[in-house]
Amino acid sequence: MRALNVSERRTAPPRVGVSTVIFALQPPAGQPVGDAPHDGATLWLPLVRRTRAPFTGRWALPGGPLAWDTSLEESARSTLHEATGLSPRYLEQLYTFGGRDRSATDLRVVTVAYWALIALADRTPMESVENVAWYSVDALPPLAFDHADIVALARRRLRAKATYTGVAVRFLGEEFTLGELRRVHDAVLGRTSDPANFRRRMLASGRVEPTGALRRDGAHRPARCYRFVAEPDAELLTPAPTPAETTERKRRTS
Amino acid sequence: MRALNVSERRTAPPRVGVSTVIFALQPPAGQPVGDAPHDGATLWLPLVRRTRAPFTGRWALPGGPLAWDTSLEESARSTLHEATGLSPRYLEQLYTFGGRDRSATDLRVVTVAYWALIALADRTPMESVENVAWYSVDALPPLAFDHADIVALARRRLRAKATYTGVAVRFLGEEFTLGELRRVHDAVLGRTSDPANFRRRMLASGRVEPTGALRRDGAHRPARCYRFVAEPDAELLTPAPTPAETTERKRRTS
DNA sequence: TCAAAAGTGTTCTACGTACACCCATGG
DNA sequence: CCATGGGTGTACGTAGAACACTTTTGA
Repeated sequence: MRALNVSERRTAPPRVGVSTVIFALQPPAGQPVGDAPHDGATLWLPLVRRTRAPFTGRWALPGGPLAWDTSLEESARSTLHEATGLSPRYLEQLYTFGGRDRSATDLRVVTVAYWALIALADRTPMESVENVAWYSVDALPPLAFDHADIVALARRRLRAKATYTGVAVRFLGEEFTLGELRRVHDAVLGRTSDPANFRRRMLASGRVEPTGALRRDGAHRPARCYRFVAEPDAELLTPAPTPAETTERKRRTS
Repeated sequence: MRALNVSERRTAPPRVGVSTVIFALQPPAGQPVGDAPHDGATLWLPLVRRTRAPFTGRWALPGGPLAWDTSLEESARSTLHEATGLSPRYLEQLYTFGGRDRSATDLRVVTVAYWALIALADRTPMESVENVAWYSVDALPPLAFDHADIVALARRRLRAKATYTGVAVRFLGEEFTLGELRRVHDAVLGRTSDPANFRRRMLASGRVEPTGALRRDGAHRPARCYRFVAEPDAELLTPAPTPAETTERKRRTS
């Protein structure tokens, strides 16, 4: 296919891109840059430095154009793998951004955003990837395009979903203690919950079951280990967001 | 721009389409086709008969390709207007469908689906639109592409959102009684709720406030009228779906 | 023996459900 | 005067929050 000239690009049909917000509890051995907040309870994500216009040199979400022979989810998985060397423990479509002027180029791009969780245990020896760096979500650099909005929406969605499903467990390995799980939940939701009540709620939910193993890791009683059990049905009851309202909060009347 | 030949179309970058699932409580004066279920408590939506391959003659969701100078939401609104002559009382992005083979043509299309609610009161005198018919969601004809999946997902989303937000009120006019609102909720959720408890929950939620007006419409005590009040924050806490799955349930807990 | 996290038990409250019952109206 | 929905009152059950308390470990 012939390349398009400038005026053709401006009125050409919008192309499709896929970008992914990849959350982890800690940065891998790569080169983290943004300094972590002091309390340390923060999430991390990988960014890619752009090497082409527009926004050359800026950091952006891992992603790229959708190939003709690739599904949306496949595209998200493959860019995730390229950026981290890993497979996601959780992957879900987030929202599709299609504003007229978001591309800042002549060729308009509609971006289908995904969000993913990866587990600490999956931190296989990963050679640092070219042009990829990990940042704390609480100390992000300026991002290209509207990627800051995408990250903000992904954080909201993660928080929301963590409150009524067991997604947060995807940050952990196969086997975990309820203390670990509670700390993950607290990190994601930015609160601190009562260990006793958290334990009861978790067990009552039927989402975890004991493996029988014990784990001892400090000057205190060893903890029973649990494994995750498939969600009953949960994540089907999904709603949806209005990502435009990053500043606005409420409306509705007419 | 030159038209593409067959082999070029097969490997060309995917194009973007926008389709909308438009829910109403009753069909307008147009030509409803699918017979309503006997109980009558069902939702309705407009479909468009395809006039071109593929799926010529089949019914499909209102929609079309995304123009270079139109945002996704604008596109959804305009096709909604074309199909119904109305503006939506509620409009929200649903999900983006991008499977490799869903288009059934050489040129691959990624469809951004929206869902919308329109109000009875908005049923302005609408001349019937060419090639548009209204069907009960419980008696849909065979649909083109994967549009049946899209409708199914939209129904799930509507139900889910109706259980924890006030969206259902968008089916009604500016002023309504709690009995009307309850019947709408029951129709959407497919259940029957206790009038007394529904009233209390609704009032306690702060989503409605009395207008002072009364409405009398039968051999019984007149009902107070209410108007909708902006949602507190609600819809920000949005999750997301796994459209592949068709089952559903209710759940929550943490 | 002490600090710290695991784990159990108990109480209190909020909220939804079930259901009895009164109110106002048109026929 | 009665059927019908609007509207109020009340009792019960369940789930989460608060918090006291016991258990088991490493140092």
